[in-house]
Amino acid sequence: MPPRPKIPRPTVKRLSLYLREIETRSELGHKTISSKQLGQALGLTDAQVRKDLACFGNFGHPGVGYQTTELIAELRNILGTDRQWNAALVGVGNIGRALMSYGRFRRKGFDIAAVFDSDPTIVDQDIAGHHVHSMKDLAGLVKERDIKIGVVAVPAAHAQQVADQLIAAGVLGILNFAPKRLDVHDKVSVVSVDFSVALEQLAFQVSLGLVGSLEEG
Amino acid sequence: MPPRPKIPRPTVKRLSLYLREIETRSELGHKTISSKQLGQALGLTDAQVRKDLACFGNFGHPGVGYQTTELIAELRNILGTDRQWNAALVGVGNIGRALMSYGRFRRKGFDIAAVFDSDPTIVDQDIAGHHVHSMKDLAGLVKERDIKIGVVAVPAAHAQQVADQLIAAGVLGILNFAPKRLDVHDKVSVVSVDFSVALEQLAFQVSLGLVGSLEEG
DNA sequence: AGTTGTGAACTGATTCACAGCC
DNA sequence: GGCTGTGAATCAGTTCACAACT
Repeated sequence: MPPRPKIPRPTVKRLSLYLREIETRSELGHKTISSKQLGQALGLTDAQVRKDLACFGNFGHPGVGYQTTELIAELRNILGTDRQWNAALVGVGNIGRALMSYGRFRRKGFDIAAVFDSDPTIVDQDIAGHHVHSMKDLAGLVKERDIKIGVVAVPAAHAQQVADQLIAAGVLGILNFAPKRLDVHDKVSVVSVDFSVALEQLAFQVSLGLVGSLEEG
Repeated sequence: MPPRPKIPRPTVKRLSLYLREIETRSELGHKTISSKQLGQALGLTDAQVRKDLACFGNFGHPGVGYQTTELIAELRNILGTDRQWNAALVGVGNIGRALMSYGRFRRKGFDIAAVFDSDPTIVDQDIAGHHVHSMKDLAGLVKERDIKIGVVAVPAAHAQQVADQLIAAGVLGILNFAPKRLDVHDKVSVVSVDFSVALEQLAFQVSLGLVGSLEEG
């Protein structure tokens, strides 16, 4: 099974958008969708949509389009959201608290299986239904609860050391909310969500009177 | 004044990263920084850094590098974060509340000058030091308070209509947290922060055992 | 008719490599 | 020695255009 040719980075981002749009349409009763319809809804060309989907197999039916239920299943499988990922949240500040009560987290297959903070005044409290653990329990609980994902929601100054601890404990991926590039060894994936950059993008575009939109993750 | 050749989209994203790194180093007392140092810190080539910065002028000093204070001022000016932007926040749910107490918002020149929600049970309450206004006051307050930026933090189903109201009221840019593509007419900029996409990026990379990191905004 | 999948052409971005400067 | 700025070359991503299929 050698046919995994190449997957352009931008393609992976778009897969999420495809999935969301098709889920919406499927709920509205649509049985099929064409690359043209999908492209129009997302501001992309039909060729782009077809190229992206063709990276992973021939899901389309010439003359018909793509079957929504079939494509949803394929995309979930490709993206890995049909599996369940246990996650450790580190940092119970603004962002951490918002994430704890954020429904979509769980809906995408991520389960916050443990919460940590270094502030002794909140360690051992229960916040939004989660017990806050001390940082020194991190390694133990990550292994015990089969946690594969770390969520870094601490200030920039501590982000790297928290990431190091998570990786040492065995996580395979990190979702980083700190405004700081994380240096990680190979085999660990990092996705960063950076508000500062988003804000500055917007300031730049607005102050230049720039046209056009920019998807930001 | 024709010398505004072209600005690659990815360049704009990186400018934010440059600014952050240089600010950090400047605070540590560094007077200059070379493209090589900057690139190394951010995982980029030195040529990339120079090309990006050269889009906006010749800030560098051959043999020396870039002066930190000078470059910080230039970058802030380019990005527009040396100006002040009044923003309207729409939606006082999880994300909205987190944004209200999020310091970086203000530090990047964004001032939440008015907060709105459609839920009558929270309209007219004070939350995190902000009075929550009814949606029907939106147009009036946006004009009255010279608001140029709208922040959409409502469910996907209402995002487009909220964006339409903001634009009708006169905002020039929208920061969108709803998992939904916003259709906007020209002259209005949109930057979207999409957690679903970030989560799925991570699930994809981890389940593929993929190497490498991905900056996500 | 309508639609997919894909090689070819094109556009855009990154890297290379070096002239010019300190 | 070190460094910037930039044209040229390379690489990546997108769009085009059409054969194949329903």
